[in-house]
Amino acid sequence: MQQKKDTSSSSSFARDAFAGQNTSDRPPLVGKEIQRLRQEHQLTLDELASKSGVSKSILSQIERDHSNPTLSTIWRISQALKQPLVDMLSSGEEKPRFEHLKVNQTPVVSSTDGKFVLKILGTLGTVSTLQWYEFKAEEGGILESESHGSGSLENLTLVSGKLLVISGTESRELISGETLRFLTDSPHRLESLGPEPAHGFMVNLLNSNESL
Amino acid sequence: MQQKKDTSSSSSFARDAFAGQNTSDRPPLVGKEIQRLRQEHQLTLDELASKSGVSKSILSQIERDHSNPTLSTIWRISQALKQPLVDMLSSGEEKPRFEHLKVNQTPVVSSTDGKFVLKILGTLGTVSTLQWYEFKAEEGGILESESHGSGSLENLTLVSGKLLVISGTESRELISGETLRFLTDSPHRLESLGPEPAHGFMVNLLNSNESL
DNA sequence: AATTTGTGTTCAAAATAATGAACATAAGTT
DNA sequence: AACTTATGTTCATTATTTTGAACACAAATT
Repeated sequence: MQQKKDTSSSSSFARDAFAGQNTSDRPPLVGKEIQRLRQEHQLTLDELASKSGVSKSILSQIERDHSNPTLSTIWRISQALKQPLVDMLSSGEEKPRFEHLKVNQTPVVSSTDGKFVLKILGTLGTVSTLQWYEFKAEEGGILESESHGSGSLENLTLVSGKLLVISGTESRELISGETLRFLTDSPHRLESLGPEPAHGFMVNLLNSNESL
Repeated sequence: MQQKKDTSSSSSFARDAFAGQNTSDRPPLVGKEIQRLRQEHQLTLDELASKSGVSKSILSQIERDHSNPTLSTIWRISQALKQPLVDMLSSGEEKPRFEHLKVNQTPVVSSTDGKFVLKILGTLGTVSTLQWYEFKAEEGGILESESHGSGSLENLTLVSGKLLVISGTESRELISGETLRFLTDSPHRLESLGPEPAHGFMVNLLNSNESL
């Protein structure tokens, strides 16, 4: 009926259940991603263990894909790493999915009244289209953008000033030092609230085939 | 330390495993969503069981949130329901249209002497890995990096200050407002020349199939 | 070098998720 | 009604995750 778990008693999960690098049909391998995040946060296994409440031994095994973590375990880890659970899982899976690249609508970087200045620092067109900018906006400066296509993502870091971000029906207020990541599959708008000019950095992923 | 699972033998998972967690933050409850999807597909537990290879009894429990499913279990269910795993999990969770990183949530890496501070603003890991940072370095601050793997690229924009970049045998001096893009397939080094602190952004494209 | 400290891995034991069969219940059929 | 059929739940058992302690190893300190 269903695949019988192989009977080799105590062998490792990775070999048994998920043998081989998955091409298409295997549960996502979260190990590497978790390890990457942990190291990025400069945490040891012990530290992450106490932060997350997950024992260090199982963390070690999960990172090496020797265990098949429980939902609650994954969740506790994602919380400790301040990473949306979903992002953690989507790293390994969702790969090829043929995606027909349409003509890229370059985001309309229109500064309405000249108060909002956007500097394009670079682009990369390899994986999906990526662009990054520095922006400066004096009080009242507004940047309105159309949708960048489904799956598009904007990552905004405010170095100084105050910024109001509206996307769809939601909005957030950013203060200096904060970062906001949000979907740009609908029109959105940035507004410098002043009094000091807003200054920041933005990384946009356009038309990604990545399901967030 | 962590919540001790209560020993009452066969009581429900929802209460046992997640009890004591603060109210707003618990693992997503996927039960209702799975049930909804199953019914939407007009499947009985038996049918979903044979389609997914997950026993019907555990399906029943999962739907009622009486069990804490394993990653592979959730995945097999999501496959049978032709639903991206990620969507299934995010249903219960609030859809993070925004992800707002507060100042103290941004991972920070600093050099041993504390003079070079690197803030990790975000990462994307699909086919290749992308990371971006903000950095601040007072005079004399040095950041030394190993090779990021062949094909890796670093894009550096200096907002203020003066920065010396050495990669391989070459070096460049950057002044405020300038951008430098260079290969990081060998050890490299950034040094703030001062007198005012260097401040800037960095976007790195790392070669993926390189295990860190 | 010897010790300590830090970090990741492995081990036996305990907790619990997953299974298949039996059970409960309701809805159709004869 | 009695009998089947369909569907979901519970039960005992098995398989596996999770845990905490012990271990191995390397890096730093004495």
